[in-house]
Amino acid sequence: MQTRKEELTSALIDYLLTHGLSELSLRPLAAELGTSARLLIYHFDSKEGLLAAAMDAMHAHLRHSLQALADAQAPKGIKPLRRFWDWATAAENLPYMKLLYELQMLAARHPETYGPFLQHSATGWLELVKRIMPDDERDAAMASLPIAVFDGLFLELMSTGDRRRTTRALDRFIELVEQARLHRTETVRKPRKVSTRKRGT
Amino acid sequence: MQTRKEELTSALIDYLLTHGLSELSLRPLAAELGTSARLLIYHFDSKEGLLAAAMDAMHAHLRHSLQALADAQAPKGIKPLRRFWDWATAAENLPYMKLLYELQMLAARHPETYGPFLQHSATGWLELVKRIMPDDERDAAMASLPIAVFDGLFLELMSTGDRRRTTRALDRFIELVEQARLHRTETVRKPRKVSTRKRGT
DNA sequence: CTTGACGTGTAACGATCGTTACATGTAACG
DNA sequence: CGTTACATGTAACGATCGTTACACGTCAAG
Repeated sequence: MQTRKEELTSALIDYLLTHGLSELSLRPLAAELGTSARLLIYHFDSKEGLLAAAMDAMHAHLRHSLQALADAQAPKGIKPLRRFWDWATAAENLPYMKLLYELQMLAARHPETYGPFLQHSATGWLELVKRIMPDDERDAAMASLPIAVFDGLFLELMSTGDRRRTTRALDRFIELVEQARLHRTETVRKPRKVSTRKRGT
Repeated sequence: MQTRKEELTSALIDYLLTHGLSELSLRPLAAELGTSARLLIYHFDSKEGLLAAAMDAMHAHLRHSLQALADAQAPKGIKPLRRFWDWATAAENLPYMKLLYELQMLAARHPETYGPFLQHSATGWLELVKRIMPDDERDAAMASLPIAVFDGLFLELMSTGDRRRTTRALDRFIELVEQARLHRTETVRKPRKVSTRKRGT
């Protein structure tokens, strides 16, 4: 629609990508965008509207980029979880993912402020990751494990910037799953006491 | 030393535990503590000094509580990672861990503001977790994997509050490691092509 | 030419921020 | 008693916050 608002939204995203959400203020933002706080309110109605537009754009970028990943046919050697990791840590997506995680953390502590921007983030995560696990006779807990591994390693990547080590750790996890699957199929039918299962609801 | 300052520090911690760091303001805080912003500055010199005292107390609590865990002899059936998880998610420690993770996230985006409060958080984490992994012929990446699993699951616990599922997922991970170790010792010496290593830069 | 929507600049509003000035109260100690 | 250190209350400072009032310019449509 309005080209001016879209220009501003795009510049706004760039600003948030580098400065984060938690200390956003209109006047410094406007100064860096070469405009004024007055104009930001004019175009976005309020700070909340401005954040809403930015978060929408962020979600849209991630959804779009992830769709592109899903459309491309998977290279044969690479496991889906690793492929997802490569996508998330790619230069074009990493800042967006950082912003998404920051939003998630802020929303956990201040849902009244940041909760509204948390549109259902299963942009594809879940469906994509669902097919990662053997999914054999395991339950939902097993399915959430790769996501947790991803989250934890991504968190560490954000803190340390050590992409090499985090990527290796992810590969280790993938190996672990593979080995466990092999082990499970080799020791064929000894039904294997699963110790900690407690009979969930 | 000063009893008054310690009283305030303790009440301050309780406040931060429930309200978080990112939106802390002196006057609302003082109101809930039954004192005034004037007094907070008087005792802590500045807002930064106040945060420093609070973060010190937080780190002290965690260090102390973790030491107690280390001193108690480990129950035989429970894996160290699970034991650490149980400790971290216990009612008395969970709010402190939440606060620690919040600090970590804020420091990642605004190191100039929150970095100073990030005293070397290896209060025992690392040494404790070091002994978790088989540690056989594996490298540092493998050692960081349990920490990442812990982080990811803890993150999810914070967001969803679903302690049951996250705990189960942790148990799944432990099983995975066990199975992989079994598999590795059964298929004794076939050195196992590690497929996905790519030779990083 | 007039109208009206869009965009913009200047300036201010009231609220809240961290912080400080100044006065005062209390209690231990010489 | 007088002094001194700690603690506290009342007010205000200047800065910054999100937001608004008001005026002005541009430019296509009638």
